[in-house]
Amino acid sequence: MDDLNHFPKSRAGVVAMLREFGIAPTLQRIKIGEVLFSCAQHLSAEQVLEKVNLKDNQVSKATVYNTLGLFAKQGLVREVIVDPSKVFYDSNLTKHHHLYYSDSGELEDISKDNIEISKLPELPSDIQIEDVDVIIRVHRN
Amino acid sequence: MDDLNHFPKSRAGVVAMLREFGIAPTLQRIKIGEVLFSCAQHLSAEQVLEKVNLKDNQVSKATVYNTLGLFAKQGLVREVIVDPSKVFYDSNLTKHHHLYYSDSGELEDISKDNIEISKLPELPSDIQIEDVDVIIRVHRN
DNA sequence: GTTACAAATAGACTTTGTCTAAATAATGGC
DNA sequence: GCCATTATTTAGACAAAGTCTATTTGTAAC
Repeated sequence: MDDLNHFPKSRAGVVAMLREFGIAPTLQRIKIGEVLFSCAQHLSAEQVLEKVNLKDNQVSKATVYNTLGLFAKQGLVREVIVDPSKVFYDSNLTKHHHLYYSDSGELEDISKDNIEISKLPELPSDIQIEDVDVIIRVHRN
Repeated sequence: MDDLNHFPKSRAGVVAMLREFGIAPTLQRIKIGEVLFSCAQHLSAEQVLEKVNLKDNQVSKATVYNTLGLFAKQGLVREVIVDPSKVFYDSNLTKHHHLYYSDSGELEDISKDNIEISKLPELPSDIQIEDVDVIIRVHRN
């Protein structure tokens, strides 16, 4: 597997990535992928929709929502839920956590090396952990 | 300060708690407080609205939203954001984290003793930490 | 009681996201 | 290629969560 966190990703790179994650590369999905993987960032569905349709309306709202959901399910992006009113899609695929500025709504990545969880509860064997999210909520003075 | 996590709370207990947190105890706020503090639980605004108006419509939607926001701001309840489509209000005031079943939408408390964060990033001095949320997302097999 | 302010209200409104039914690709078999 | 089948996209209606506004009601001080 090549470096998944190399930004920006070329069109060919996006196509390869979709294939790698078992997603048929349609025109719309490639376009959305190009927006998401132009750099490491957090975008809301609304922002993706806007960016994808900058020139002319090429991708519908339903497709953007469906595609983001599909990408998240297949592991190409990560859903980050910090703001009650909006889901963010994080194109940074390395394990990491988040710093959320509750005053401005900004969201920053924190490398996993900067946070250490030394103890997790024991869970029943029929339960599988998908993800452990750490969100540090901060505000400026 | 008396035990804040004694459930259920009597009407008088709710009133005392509101005063303790600097909130004028009006009829509506007391009613909402009684719902929230009947036991340790996670309720959405919608659920609070429903429970408060079981008998007759006594409290309006706007008041429920305003009051929950006020309670959260003053620290009587904690907003937990796990589901993109809903904010939960947690009446458990002790520090703790959350276990979220992504398949069923259930939310469980994890006592803070069961999770240990041994390392946090250094932050600029003008930044204040409000809260560190750990959410373990799980699903059943 | 009057004045001044805080709180509550109904209901319209906004925003985010979902659903549906129809149209348009894409794919595989022959 | 041509047909049948399936996957994907689409517009626009719809739903749900939450906010806003203008008005009314309650409360406190004097």
